[in-house]
Amino acid sequence: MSVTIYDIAEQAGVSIATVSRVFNQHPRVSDRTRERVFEVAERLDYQPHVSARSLARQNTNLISAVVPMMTSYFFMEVIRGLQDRLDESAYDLLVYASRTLGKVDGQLARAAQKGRADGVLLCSTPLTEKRLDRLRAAATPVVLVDSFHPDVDSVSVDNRRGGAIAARHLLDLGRERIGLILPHPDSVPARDRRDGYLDAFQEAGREVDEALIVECGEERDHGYSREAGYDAMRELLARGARPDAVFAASDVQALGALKAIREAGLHAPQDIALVGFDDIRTSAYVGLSTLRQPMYEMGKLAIEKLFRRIAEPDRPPSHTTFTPRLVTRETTGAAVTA
Amino acid sequence: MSVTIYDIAEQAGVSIATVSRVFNQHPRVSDRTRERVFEVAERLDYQPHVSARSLARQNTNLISAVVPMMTSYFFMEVIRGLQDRLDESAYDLLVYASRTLGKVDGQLARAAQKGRADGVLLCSTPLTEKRLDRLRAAATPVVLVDSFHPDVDSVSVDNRRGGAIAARHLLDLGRERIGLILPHPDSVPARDRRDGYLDAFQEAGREVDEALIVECGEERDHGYSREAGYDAMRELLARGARPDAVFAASDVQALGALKAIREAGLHAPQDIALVGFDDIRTSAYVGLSTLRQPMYEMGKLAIEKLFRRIAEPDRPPSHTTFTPRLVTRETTGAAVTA
DNA sequence: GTCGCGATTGAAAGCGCTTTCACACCGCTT
DNA sequence: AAGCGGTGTGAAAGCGCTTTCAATCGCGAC
Repeated sequence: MSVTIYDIAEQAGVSIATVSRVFNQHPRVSDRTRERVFEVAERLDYQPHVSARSLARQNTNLISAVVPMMTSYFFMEVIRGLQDRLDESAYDLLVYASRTLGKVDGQLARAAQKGRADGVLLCSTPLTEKRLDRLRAAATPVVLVDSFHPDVDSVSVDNRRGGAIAARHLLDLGRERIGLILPHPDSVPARDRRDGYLDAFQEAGREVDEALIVECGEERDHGYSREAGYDAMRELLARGARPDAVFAASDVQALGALKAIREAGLHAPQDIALVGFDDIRTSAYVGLSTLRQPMYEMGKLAIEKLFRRIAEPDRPPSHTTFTPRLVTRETTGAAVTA
Repeated sequence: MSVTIYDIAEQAGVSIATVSRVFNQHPRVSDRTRERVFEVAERLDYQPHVSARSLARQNTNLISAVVPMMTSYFFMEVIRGLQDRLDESAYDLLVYASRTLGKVDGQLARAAQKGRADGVLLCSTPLTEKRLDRLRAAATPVVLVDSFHPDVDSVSVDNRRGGAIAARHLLDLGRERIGLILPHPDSVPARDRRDGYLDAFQEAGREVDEALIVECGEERDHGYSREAGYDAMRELLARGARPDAVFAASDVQALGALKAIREAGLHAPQDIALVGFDDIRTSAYVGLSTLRQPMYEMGKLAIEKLFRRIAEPDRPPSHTTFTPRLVTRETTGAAVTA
């Protein structure tokens, strides 16, 4: 088999306890023995066995992240944030990326299984009571990303506020008929964005025209797709009274919508002003106005909170809400930006 | 503490060995005891402890993937492939995503540490002898994705061939001055694509004009970025004799180049035909001709090979090479596609 | 009535590491 | 000379599970 502390102990003429102490930086080891142990370990190319250590220490140095891959860019950025923060620590990252919401519970169960990880990050997934029970039973620290529950640490974005800002922006432009393109109605962030849209109308003392709201029934990717946006826009255009502005609840959908607009021989700010949500990479490229979510920062902060919770399991829950920032580009008439 | 097999054994009136057998589907357990054990386990909400099991079984049911995040879309798609295949198995995925190549060795060491994972996937990273030694010492099965070594299983793309196809396409279009935009010269796939470009010229009996080749010195993301492509294109345009076609060794760079072209008041197929490499999502959207790599399939296949290798450690190495497929779109004059 | 055999089970020895407890030893103080 | 606190170390008991080995039991075969 491979080399264990027993081999080192033998060759260094000490007990395994001492070897273990050396590797755990225990202060009560004489310099001489420490050196001897290190020398032997080096020579034998010793590597501690991860599982054995985890079992004895009752911790794993692993964090699991449960991330529905619905919108890939969001996912990417969050992972980048996690990874960058994790790089500075001794923790490794377990990724449970599901493509359908149906799989989330299964993945969550695996992610939180006893002895699997020291903490769980749950992204963009509503925390039902059932899930919370499960997590509590597993006694695993959790942090919610892009979702909220009063009893659990969370990092999220004020989607409702964002939706309001988007609609408000279009209203400020003087647009009269402002459409709304939504993904699958099960998506919680999307519902919040819609509510924000409604808020803005109410605040402005304007009536909402239900005929200008299109929802996407698509299950796959929860309707967060270019195709869904494209179809929704076409539907909107076909419905008679054409909108002169559209708020798409996600950038991917907005891109699809933009394509549909162009194909209809229309132009982006002139005929129909368009705002998305997310600020994915391509948005800057094509000049799509949108609401920027600090996904990378959210990922970083989520890990930070998780570490804090692991260190102090009994601290009161902490919630951070970012307000999305409006980024105006060509599709709402801003000057061309790089 | 939490509930263990001892608790179950006690309550079910059997030994822990029997409990273990029940959970491992050992055939020699009477139906009566099996039911009893299950009943108690259910009642106590028992979950096996992952580390303990790993230690005893000497395997982890974990796969680690070391993925440089240079080109995010590539990364995403590969992960999707891995995940989809893994979903059908009992394995979980450990992700080591580094943003600089400098970190790869550290991550590889962690990914392959003893008892960490049952197999390692190394993506887009040349397998040096030193790395190979390390992996051999750890006795961990490895599969290379987007890279090659004769002794190790691999799934890759024929980048050289792809480069040749790209250049050939531009030559077939009758272009005379065909530029080449490269990322950081350390990138192995990029070197291969360049060699392919040279091959195509040789085959066509044409001279290569060194003045039309631009390399990117950028360390970050290895030069796989929009900015790098943008700068490179500007450099190319500034160098006097303007190219009438450009092959960019990656789509992200091609997008940056496209921006530079437009800003110079030029048009994509007419003045300068443009071909990228990768077929990222945005490429379809903006009509960029490119070479498509089956990243998702590569991810899936890589896991497949890894499983095979874990099952039969001594089988001869197996290599699969995909040939990238030319996708012609507007930037090389094809009709507009969806 | 005994023997042999398969089915079922338990005792116990790991897997490789951490950690508690106790002990030996040292140089000092009273 | 006895007592003391501090230091360095080893023995051994886990951590929660798997697996080997041996024992027991019933049952049909002889």
